[in-house]
Amino acid sequence: MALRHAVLAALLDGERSGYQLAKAFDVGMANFWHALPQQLYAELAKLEREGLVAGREVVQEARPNKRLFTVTEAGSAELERFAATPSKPSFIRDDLLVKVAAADSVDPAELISRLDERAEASRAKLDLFDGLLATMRGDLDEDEFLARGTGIGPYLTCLRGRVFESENRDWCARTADVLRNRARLRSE
Amino acid sequence: MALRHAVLAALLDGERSGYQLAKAFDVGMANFWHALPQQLYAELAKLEREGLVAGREVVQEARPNKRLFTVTEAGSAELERFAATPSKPSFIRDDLLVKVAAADSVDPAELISRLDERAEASRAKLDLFDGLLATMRGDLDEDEFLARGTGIGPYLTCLRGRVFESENRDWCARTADVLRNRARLRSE
DNA sequence: AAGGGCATGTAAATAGTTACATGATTGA
DNA sequence: TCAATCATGTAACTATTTACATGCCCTT
Repeated sequence: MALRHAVLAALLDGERSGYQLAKAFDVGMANFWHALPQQLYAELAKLEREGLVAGREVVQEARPNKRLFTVTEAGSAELERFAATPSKPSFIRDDLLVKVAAADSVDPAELISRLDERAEASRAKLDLFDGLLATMRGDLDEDEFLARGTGIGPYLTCLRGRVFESENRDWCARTADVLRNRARLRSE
Repeated sequence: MALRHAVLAALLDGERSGYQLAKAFDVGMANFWHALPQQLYAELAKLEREGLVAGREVVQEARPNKRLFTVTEAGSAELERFAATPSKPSFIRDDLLVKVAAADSVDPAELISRLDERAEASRAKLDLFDGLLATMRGDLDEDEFLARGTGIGPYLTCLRGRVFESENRDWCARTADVLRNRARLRSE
């Protein structure tokens, strides 16, 4: 049950609307937790009922009104409690890996296409992360920022996401090469 | 809806019981899909009703009887169709990353403990993967096996899992260092 | 005039986790 | 004798995804 904690963590940066959270859970946060808008609106409502976040209505003219949420004292305490809890082992849950696991019985040409698509997507995400990291760092270099900067939590998780995507890209390229090479050998 | 496909892929190696699958989904397969025994028994029953796998009863003396499942023609076709489908982007879903995202508001000592625990677990899993890979390879070296061996699907996914755990271990160590360093700076 | 962004949800279906249930055999 | 391994499930609950719904403003 960690979506609630992911929402609380995302709210530490400052107050956010459900809509803003939905975007955060589609880029930065999405490295380690993904959620659709519906789920976030539902979770915010539940957290508010339980007193872990507090919402305030902001009336707007040119746009629909919105509600901005902040973590309460009780919310901070809950995060603290959660951080002291042992973590379950993590795992990748990936369609593409399921397909590669079936490599011996499935059309290699299709598999290679999927791998190329994913490599491309990973490259794009890498660029996105590099941009996010540079923004968070400001004018400090990385060591300086990590030693004395503020808001290192999101920076550290983004670093994990960056490496993950970089390994994704490399593995896809290497795996596609292996499959292409086997296809070549078979046709000789 | 990829558990069904993960089960089909796991069954390509040869016939397996629900119990054997449960073990596979706790080690090898677990790099990219995790499932509890209950889920597997339920999924096997559903796949059998749909004709994608076929089960046969094996009567045993010293142990309870079991049912061994094989992929049918229809099952192979379904896997083939699935492999041709575009893959959703993958992501890590990790409690520990949620905790680190909250690093700025949470007790660093607790975080460091969680990171050390995870680094240790990753080291153990790395050893496990190295063993699995060596077994799959047999006496061939890696390049030879990847070029001409049989059953490379599971090998390739295991390679992905190996790198993932290795990056997990490194990131945990580096992140714990960053947190320890900041604690030291603050206390000076 | 069409498409995208802002902003919030409800309802239904599928997937995954937790708790419970049973019972024999084998090795420490 | 205690714990682990083999072997299979049911029931209840929680989490996630998919489909649907609304409506205004701004830019192209």
